[in-house]
Amino acid sequence: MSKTAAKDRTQITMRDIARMAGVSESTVSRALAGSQLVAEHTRLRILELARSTKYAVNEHARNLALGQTRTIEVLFPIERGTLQRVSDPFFVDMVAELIDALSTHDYDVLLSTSPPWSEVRPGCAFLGGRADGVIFVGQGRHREEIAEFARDNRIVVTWGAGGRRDEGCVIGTDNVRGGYLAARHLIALGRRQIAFLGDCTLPEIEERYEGYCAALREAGMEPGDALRINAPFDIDGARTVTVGLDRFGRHFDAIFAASDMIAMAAMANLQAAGARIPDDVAVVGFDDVAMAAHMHPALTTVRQNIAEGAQLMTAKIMAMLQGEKPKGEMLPAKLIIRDSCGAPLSMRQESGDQT
Amino acid sequence: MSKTAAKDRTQITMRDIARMAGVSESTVSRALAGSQLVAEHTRLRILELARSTKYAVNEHARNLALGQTRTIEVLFPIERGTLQRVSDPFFVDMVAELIDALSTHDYDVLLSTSPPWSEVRPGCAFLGGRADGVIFVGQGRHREEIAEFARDNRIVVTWGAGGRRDEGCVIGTDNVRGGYLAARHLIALGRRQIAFLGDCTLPEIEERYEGYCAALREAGMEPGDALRINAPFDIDGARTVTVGLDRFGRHFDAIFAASDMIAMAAMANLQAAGARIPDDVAVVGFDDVAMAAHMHPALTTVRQNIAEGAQLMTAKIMAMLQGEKPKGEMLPAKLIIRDSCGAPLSMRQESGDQT
DNA sequence: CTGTTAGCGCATTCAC
DNA sequence: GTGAATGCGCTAACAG
Repeated sequence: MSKTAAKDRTQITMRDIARMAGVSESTVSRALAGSQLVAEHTRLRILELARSTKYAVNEHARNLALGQTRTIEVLFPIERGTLQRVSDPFFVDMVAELIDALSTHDYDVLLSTSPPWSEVRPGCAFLGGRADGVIFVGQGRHREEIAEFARDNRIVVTWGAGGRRDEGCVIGTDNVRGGYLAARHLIALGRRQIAFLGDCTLPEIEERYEGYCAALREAGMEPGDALRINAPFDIDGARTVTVGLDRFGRHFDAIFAASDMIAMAAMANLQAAGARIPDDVAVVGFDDVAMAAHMHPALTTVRQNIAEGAQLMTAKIMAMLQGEKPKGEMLPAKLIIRDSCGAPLSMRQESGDQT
Repeated sequence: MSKTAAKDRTQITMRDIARMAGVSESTVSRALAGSQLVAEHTRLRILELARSTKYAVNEHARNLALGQTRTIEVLFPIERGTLQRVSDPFFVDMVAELIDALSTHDYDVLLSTSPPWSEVRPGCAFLGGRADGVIFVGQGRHREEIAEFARDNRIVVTWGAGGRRDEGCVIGTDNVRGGYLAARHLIALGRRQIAFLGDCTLPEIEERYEGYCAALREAGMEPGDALRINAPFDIDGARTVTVGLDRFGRHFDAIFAASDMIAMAAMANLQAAGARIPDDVAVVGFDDVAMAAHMHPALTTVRQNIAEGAQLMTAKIMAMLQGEKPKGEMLPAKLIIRDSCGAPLSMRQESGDQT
C-alpha cells in the first residue's frame, strides 16, 4: 500500500494522448516540441488535447532520452545538524536572483544543503545526473573540498573568495577591496580604534579582514587581535557581538562589521549600552541588504551587487555547458555612505548612493 | 558543438562497472541497493569499484524505472519580472528548515518561483513528473489559483492563511490569534491609537489585521482606515512606511507591524524622526526573526515557529505520499515580550521568552 | 508530413 | 546468488 501509492498516480502519458489524437507518439512529441515537421491542424489538435487533459511530459523520461537535465544544483553552506542558521537576507536575494537568472535559460534549481563529499549513502550523494552543474553559494568552511570538487567536475561555479590557487571558477565581490574601502573611509573620518567584527575562518570574511588590515597599515597603524572580534554568522552571532563589546568596553571608536546583519546587531547593542552612533562609535557594514538603508542611523556599508553576481555565475555555468572553460571573476565592491559612519554630506555625493 | 557538449559527458554507467566487476547489471543494481540477494564479497567488490570510479546512479533512469522522484517542489511567492524582492530572513529560515526536514526523508528540493499556472510553454510548466509533490511557501496574491491547484493535484501543501474553504492542506501560524495577541497586549499597556502596518491584500496579513481588529473591538474601539498603513513586503516597503508615518504624524501611540522587517524599518524611521520607542510609540512585530532580539530596543513580536512549521508540512506531504488525506493545521502564535512595547518586567515572566 | 524502430540507464520480474 | 529479459516515458534517427 505504502509502496504503491506513489506509483499508482496513473500519470497520463504521451501514448495516451497519441491514441486520443489518433496519431503516433512521435507526432505528439514533435507537436509538443514545436517542431515544424508537423501539420498545423494536427499540432493544434494535440496541443488542445494536452491542455484539456492537463498532460505534462515526464521530465525524467525526457531528460533520460536527451541526456541532459536542464537543472542546476545550488548548494547552501549551511551546516546540517548544527543549529547554525544563516538567516541572512543576503541568501534569499542571492537564491532568488539565481533562480531568476537560471530560469531565463530554462534551467531549474535543485536546492541542497548537503555537499557531495558528505557521502552518507554509497552512491546516492550528488550529481547523479540530476543536475548539469553545481553552484556553491559561499564556501563556508569547505574551501578545500569545493576546490577539489571543482577540479574533478567540469561544471562547477562557486561564489566566494577569489581563487588565488586552482579553485575552478570562483565569482565573488572584491572582498579585499571592500574591506579596504570600509576601513580607509573610517580612518579618513578620523577614527583610530577600528574594531573588526567577523569570523575570519570563513574565506570571504578573511579577505575583508585583509583589506581592513591593508588600510590600517597604509595609515601607519598595526591591526591587532585586540580589535578583532569573532562574530559568527549563525544565530548566536549577535550575542557574541555583545560579549565582544562588553569585553572591550569603549576601547574603539569605530566598527567595521563583516556583514550588515552583524552590523545591525552591533548597532543595537551599542545603542542599548548608551553609545551614540556615529558620534561615539562609527559603524560600517558589508552587503547592503535592503534593510541597511532603513536602519537608524542608516547604515554605511559596502555593497555587493547580488543580481549581477547571480547573472555572472549563471553566464559562467552556461559557458561551461557549452564546453568552454571560463575563468573566475571579481565584482567591484562599492562603498555606500550613509549615516552610521558620521561622514559629512560632502563625501556622499562622490559615493553616488542611489538610495 | 553546443548541442553535443551536454551529452558528451560520457557518464560512467552501471553497465561499465558491471563489466569491470565481471557481473551483470542486475547484480550491480542489487549491490548498490543494498539487497540481501547478493554475496557479501561481490557486493563489497562492486561498492569499492563504484567508489573508485566515482560512479553515481543516474537518478533520471532510476526514477523513471521506479516511478517516483524523491523530490518535492518548493514554490516561492516571488513575482518574477517585477522588482519585488522579499529579502526576508523568514524565507531563508523556512527554506532551510524545509530542506532539512525533507532531506531527512531522503527527498530533494526543487526550488522555483514560477507557479504552474503561468504556462509560458505548452506542456513544460510544472509537475512534469519531476517532483512527487509541491509546497507553496506562502500564498502571495494567488490564493485562489493555489487552492484550485491543490484541488486538482493530490500532493500539495501550502503555507499560509488557514483554509476556511476547500483549499487543500494549508499549514500556517494562527495569524488571527497572533494579531489579536499583539493588539491586545498594546491595549493592555494603555495604548489607544494603534496603527497597523501591512499589506492586507496578502492572506496572511489580512488575518493578522483581522485579529488586530478583534482585539480593538473587544476593547470598545473601532478600527479605522486612518490607522491602517499599507506597507508591502517588497523592497519599497520600508519607504512606504516612512510615507505612512509622515502622513499620520504622531496620531498614533503604537504600531503593530505585520512582519519584523517592517517593524524594524518603522522603528528606524520613527527614531530618525525623533520619536522615542517605546515611550512615544510602542512597537510589536510578527515573525520573531533572529535579528528581532538584537534590535534596539529589542523587538516585541509574535513568534512563528518556523522549524515546527517546516516539519509539519513535511509530515503532511509524506502522509499524502502514503495515500492519506491529511487536513490543514494551525500552529499556535506566541507573543514574545521584549522592550519595544514598553511592557513592565512583570509581564515578561508570563510570556516565557527564552531569549 | 507521419509512423516505425531503437535506445537513454536502471529496477525488477522471472528463470537458472 | 546471479543473469536474461522486459519496461519506465520519451526523443531521435530512419524510412516511408
